[in-house]
Amino acid sequence: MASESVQPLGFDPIEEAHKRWRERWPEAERMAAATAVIRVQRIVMMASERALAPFELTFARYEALVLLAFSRQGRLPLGKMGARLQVHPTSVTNTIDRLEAQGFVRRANHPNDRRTTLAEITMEGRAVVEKATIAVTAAQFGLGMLRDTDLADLSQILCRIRESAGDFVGETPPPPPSRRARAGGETIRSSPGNASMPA
Amino acid sequence: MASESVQPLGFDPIEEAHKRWRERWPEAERMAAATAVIRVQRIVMMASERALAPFELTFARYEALVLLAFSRQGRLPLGKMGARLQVHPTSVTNTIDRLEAQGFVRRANHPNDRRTTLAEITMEGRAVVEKATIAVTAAQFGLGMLRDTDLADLSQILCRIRESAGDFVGETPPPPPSRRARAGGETIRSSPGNASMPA
DNA sequence: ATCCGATACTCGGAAGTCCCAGTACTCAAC
DNA sequence: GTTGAGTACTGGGACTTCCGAGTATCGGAT
Repeated sequence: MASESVQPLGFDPIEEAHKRWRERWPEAERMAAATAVIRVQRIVMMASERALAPFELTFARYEALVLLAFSRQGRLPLGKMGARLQVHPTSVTNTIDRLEAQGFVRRANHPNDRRTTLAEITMEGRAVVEKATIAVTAAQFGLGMLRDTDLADLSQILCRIRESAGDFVGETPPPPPSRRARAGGETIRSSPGNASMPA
Repeated sequence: MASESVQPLGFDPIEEAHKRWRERWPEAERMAAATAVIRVQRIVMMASERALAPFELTFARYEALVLLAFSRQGRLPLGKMGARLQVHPTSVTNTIDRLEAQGFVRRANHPNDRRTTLAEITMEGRAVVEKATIAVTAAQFGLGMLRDTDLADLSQILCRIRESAGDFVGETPPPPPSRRARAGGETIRSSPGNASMPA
């Protein structure tokens, strides 16, 4: 799911595209930034997956495992995992299928809601997370060249993008709670009805 | 290849993971930045592909088409495209297969090197690039919330990552040109031997 | 007590990415 | 000239991501 770069160019291909773009179209700066984001995502992914490969884990599966390891009881409803990882429900199903086949996770029924499936991390899963984490932190997620200040700047800008894209709602105090109680299921409260597991 | 977000959380899931991570593992800042890059890549992709969908183009195919449109003669060897787009050769084959099936590109033989296949943009390809570009620039690549300064900062940091990852070699004057002339095929010169198309 | 819209997950398919392993071709060295 | 290492593309497989379309279940409204 990620690999070796092809070969180093003698120039920056994105900067090159940026110049050409500017000659005829608008938004050249955003084009360049967007392209760079896409490229850097692959760099991060490549570096991380190279570190994870010995454990038979991809980044997607590793992320899911970490999420479960962080949860109080080591288990979460698949839907909640999708919300936290910001991926489509079917991606979660797929990921859990594979982790389950590897023995790192097992599916369990939700005590109160039979629609819900819980993914529960196994002992093997916890063990592999620990080992894999050592490897992936040693690889620094492919970002070893960044100093603290750049890292902070980067995270801050990306956070702004994510918030603006609607990944989460910032400190905005409850806006006029118009319609019923917001379409999406369980957003914050673990209130009545759908009790669901803790977190 | 990109879609709607699931539902807005009441908190930043990456910041949440960052806190938990810091309690037990190192490199929490890089983990957060890496995760954010991955997430933002999807945001950019989603926004762009939503804009490109009416033209039956994905971002990957659109990028390839733009590259060809920028080239002098509207055609490039597949290998060179892979180098410019920074993707694996098989991905280029795949992309060109689809673009060819859509009639936006046609394959041609290289005049001097029969190993090489050229991808040549068609009239339809040029037409669709123009229209698709209007749509995708209007969508601002999903980065409409960023001001010029943030955009510049982001690009700069990402550029540093890309260079450091070996995507290209910066202003470094030719280091001891050790081995023969660098393993990778045609890096800069379009010199003797493999003439290859212009660019 | 029943019904019907929401919710949770799964299945099948499309698209992209990569890798490994071929096949075809080039070029330089022998 | 022939041979052989290197280069260019393609085929098949694995993986992830998404979407659309089910199926089961929940819960409030009737």
